[in-house]
Amino acid sequence: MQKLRERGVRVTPQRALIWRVLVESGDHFTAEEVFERASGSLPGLELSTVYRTLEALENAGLVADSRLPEGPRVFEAHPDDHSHLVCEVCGGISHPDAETERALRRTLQKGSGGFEVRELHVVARGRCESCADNSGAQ
Amino acid sequence: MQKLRERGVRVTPQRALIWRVLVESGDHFTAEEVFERASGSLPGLELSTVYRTLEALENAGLVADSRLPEGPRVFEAHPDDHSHLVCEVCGGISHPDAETERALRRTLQKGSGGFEVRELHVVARGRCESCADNSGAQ
DNA sequence: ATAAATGCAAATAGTTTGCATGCCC
DNA sequence: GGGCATGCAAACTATTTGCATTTAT
Repeated sequence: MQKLRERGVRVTPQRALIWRVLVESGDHFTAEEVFERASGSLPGLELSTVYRTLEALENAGLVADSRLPEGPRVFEAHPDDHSHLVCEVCGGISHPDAETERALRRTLQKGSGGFEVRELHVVARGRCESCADNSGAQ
Repeated sequence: MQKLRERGVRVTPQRALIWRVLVESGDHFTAEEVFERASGSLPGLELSTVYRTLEALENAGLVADSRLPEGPRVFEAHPDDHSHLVCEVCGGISHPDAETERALRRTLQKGSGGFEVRELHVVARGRCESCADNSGAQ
């Protein structure tokens, strides 16, 4: 929680809770999902507060969001890895390893003429290992 | 226009026009932008028709859409290159060269464990060459 | 004390859908 | 002729905003 204060984010019960939901799960959630999970422990919480909090945390560099090929934006607590592997069978989201992340960035930067890459968002749709196995070669 | 028929897309004046708008510009447009450009030559055209047509063209593999970090979806006529370099200064969108596209895919596929990449969407935010030059090192 | 965050309600943006009519194959 | 496509209107989803009140620093 200190982390929020350090980054200049004013700490309220709502913000602390939302932050905990994201950190403890380590997962990707839509604003609605964050809201559902959080409002259990803090009834009266509003969805608009969730959105405003997520924005504040993003501005502080503590949270990142992605727009997947479908559905609402998803938010997560680790702003560094921006690549997402979305399984079109089970809907699960995973990440490539860190070295691959770096390689992607390097490759893109090198092949993009004079463009200066600042933020990189990679989203792959496909099949995760277990879903690919289950459904055979297909 | 034959191209549409070949792919099993029923051709109507609306569809032919929307397809031409995308192909002739070679650019990225939101549904709204397509609508504006098209309804000039075909008054009475409806935005919902634009959406339905874009969906039909996507299903036929003739059009692809991307969700950029901000703003509505953009559609383009070339379903193969899926990487976008979005300039945060001028808003312009460009693509890395084809070899880079392939390299990105290879890199990701290799570094993603058992995940089987089917569709790859890459979006970089940053500065295009001329905007980077204009604003100095910054 | 003051500036910023919250709750509540309403507005907005983007997109989708239902249905009657018209048009393509 | 039969089935999809269109226009029109309305619904819907995701997100943002205005304002009075409360709260953190």
